[in-house]
Amino acid sequence: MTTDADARVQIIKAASRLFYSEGIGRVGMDRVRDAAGVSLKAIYKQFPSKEDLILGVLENLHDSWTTGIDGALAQVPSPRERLLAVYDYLAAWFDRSDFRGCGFINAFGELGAGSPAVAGAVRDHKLSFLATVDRLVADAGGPAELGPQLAILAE
Amino acid sequence: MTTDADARVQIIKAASRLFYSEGIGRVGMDRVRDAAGVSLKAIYKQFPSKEDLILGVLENLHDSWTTGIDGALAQVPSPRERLLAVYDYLAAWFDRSDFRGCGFINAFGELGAGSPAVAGAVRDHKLSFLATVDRLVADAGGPAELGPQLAILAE
DNA sequence: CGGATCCGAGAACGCTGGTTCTCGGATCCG
DNA sequence: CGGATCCGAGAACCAGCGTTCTCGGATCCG
Repeated sequence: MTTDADARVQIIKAASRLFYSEGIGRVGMDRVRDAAGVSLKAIYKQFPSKEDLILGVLENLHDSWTTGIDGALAQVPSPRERLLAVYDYLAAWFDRSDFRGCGFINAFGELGAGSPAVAGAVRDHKLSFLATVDRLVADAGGPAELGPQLAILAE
Repeated sequence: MTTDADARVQIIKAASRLFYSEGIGRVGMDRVRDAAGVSLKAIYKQFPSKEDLILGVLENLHDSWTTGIDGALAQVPSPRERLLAVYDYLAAWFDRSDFRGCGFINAFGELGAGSPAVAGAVRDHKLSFLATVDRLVADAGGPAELGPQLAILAE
């Protein structure tokens, strides 16, 4: 009975990998179907359109990202060092061999102008990251203006 | 007689603006035709395929970029300050209201994996920028490892 | 067993966009 | 003037892809 939710996980995993490594526009639903090992109809039951699938992928990516950051921060006690830990985390990400930039930025570059829903998801993600940095800056006792500047640096 | 080269300039100007502001995939040849004020046939005489047009746009972008950087550096005498001037130049670019990231990165994100020629042009551009930074580091008497690190920071 | 429902596999449809073709008109040389 | 060439505007053609439909088989319930 959990087969339904299970299929959704498989679809999102497959779509995330393909979208990120090859670009959204270059991956068709048939490719997702093959990679996920489900039928097209099953995909369209979970995600009525490709745009919904993209939103699901971004949502999942956002969750992985925040839990990853939170996990890295939890190991660092000092507020000031936590701020630096964010950049260690980013640096480690850059070094991954499959690094292809930020998935949100890529999605926005490809279809942000043509899909308000995707643009909104990207904006929400960036605001969430900015809020995280802001909180770290405040905890470390830094000035409020520092937050946006560091966030831009992170791009 | 210069009409031919003149049309090429118009085409590249129009295509650069459209590709950068809306993404390559979302702009068709007809849009470029309308914006450039020429016929489709005229475009295809200069650029046998859309990929050739993209390469022309990137080449032009690379030239603007290098002359812009060189111009900014020429006003700064001290080697050490020249290195910092690169980042002032980047910061000014970030603040432009029409900022949509690096055109090369965007192009690669959209079709890098599917177009070796575009991927090569992007790689060449990044190597050229790295060489510039390397030279500045050497002039400023910094260690060789600093170049790649600063280049990554620039992304 | 038997009909009803669901599902996967693949075909089919429609739209978009890159590329090419057609056609009428303008220009250029003899 | 007259044919030859070129050019712009738009239609036509074709492939890719998102989306839907069809069809056979499997499962479930009475």
